Amino acid sequence: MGRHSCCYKQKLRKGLWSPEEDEKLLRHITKYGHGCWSSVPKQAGLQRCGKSCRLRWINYLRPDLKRGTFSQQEEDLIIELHAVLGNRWSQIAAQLPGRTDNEIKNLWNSCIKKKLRQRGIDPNTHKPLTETNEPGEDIKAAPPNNSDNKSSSKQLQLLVSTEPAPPPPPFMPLEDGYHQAECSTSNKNSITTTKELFQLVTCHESSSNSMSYVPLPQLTASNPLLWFSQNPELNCSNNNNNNSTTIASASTSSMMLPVPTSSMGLITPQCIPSYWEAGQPSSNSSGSTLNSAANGIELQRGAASFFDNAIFQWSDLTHSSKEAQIQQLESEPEDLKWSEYLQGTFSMSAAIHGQNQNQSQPLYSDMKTENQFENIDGLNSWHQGQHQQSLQPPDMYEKDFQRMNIHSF
DNA sequence: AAATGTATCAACCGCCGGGAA
DNA sequence: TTTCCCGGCGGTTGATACATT
Repeated sequence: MGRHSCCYKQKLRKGLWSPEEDEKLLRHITKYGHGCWSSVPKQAGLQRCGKSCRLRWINYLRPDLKRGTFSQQEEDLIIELHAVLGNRWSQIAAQLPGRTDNEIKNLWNSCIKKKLRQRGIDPNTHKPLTETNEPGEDIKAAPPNNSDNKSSSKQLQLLVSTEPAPPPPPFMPLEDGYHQAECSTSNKNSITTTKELFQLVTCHESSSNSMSYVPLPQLTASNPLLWFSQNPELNCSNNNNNNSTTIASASTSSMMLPVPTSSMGLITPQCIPSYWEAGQPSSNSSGSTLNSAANGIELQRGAASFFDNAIFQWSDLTHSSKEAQIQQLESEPEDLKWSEYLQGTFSMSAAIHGQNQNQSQPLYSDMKTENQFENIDGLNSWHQGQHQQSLQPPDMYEKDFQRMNIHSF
């Protein structure tokens, strides 16, 4: 055991990541997937260890990160989860799509702990503070015994059951993030979210390389957004050809058709290692050729699920059966049922759904400039704006949050 | 305006477990 | 079985921004 071998290597950079490094890593992963992390730095031309690259991707560059301030609902959920799970940050983070364990850990240590103590609650035991455990006294937080925790809800008991966690809400993380990206861009010449950086890189790639550097199926697995941008039939709007709008439309379209994953059964936890995971190009490009919007939706969900679970798979549904299911789902009010299942996520998505079905207009096209993502030069300003992200107005975030109901998984 | 204290957060450290050789 | 590699996790640190005096 001991330190990771890469840590012994000299001449490896440490500390904060530069915009150039971010660009290299993002470009590499969006193009090839990460594969073996230890080989990523070399392949991406980075003087970093694989662990550092992995951490940077997971905590910062991943396109499905939500960022922004935590809502009260999120804080409450974290507290509830911590009462059950203890300092198992990764498990807590798994219940908060778009949030990283690091982010939650930081929030806990810097903010929530203090709040709980102010309320007279021991943040470690979640019980009233006693004289034997004065405020400020820090004991190692162990997962509380569930049997002792009478206040644990059924919901939380479900969360800590041995069953694999159900898939995340099918249209929350990625779309939410993109919505945030679109809406939070007050300065059209700067990049303020990871999503924008991701868009910027993928759009840049797709435009500069004439969409030909990698076969389609690989794109679907490793870079669904780029794949969307290259499949105009998926777009809700064909009025605007600029790439950023295309992506917004694609992600919007996935929001328009809330289809129960249980019905479609396309994204499952049992995962066939994809191109992304394997880091190797796939030679089979015929079987998974996708040309329906709903397939694209599943891809998008696959991306969202994938980003949480690192891997995803396609079911072995035939193309025709998929289409039949899609037609059925589009003709039935299944989306309403699904929304009801999501306990309140309906209002927002349904409103958008109706609007978009009738109008086929890109939701965010009016928020973009023609040349927003024309080149990669925005990375520097994006970096400069990173710290400001945490200062984004909470109303924007909470608006997004209304579309998710984390209590519903 | 400067000094000091506090909060926040990105990143590193070190350990662990799984899997391959 | 042992050793090594790797990914993942939780704890901690250090830099920076912000607030207060």
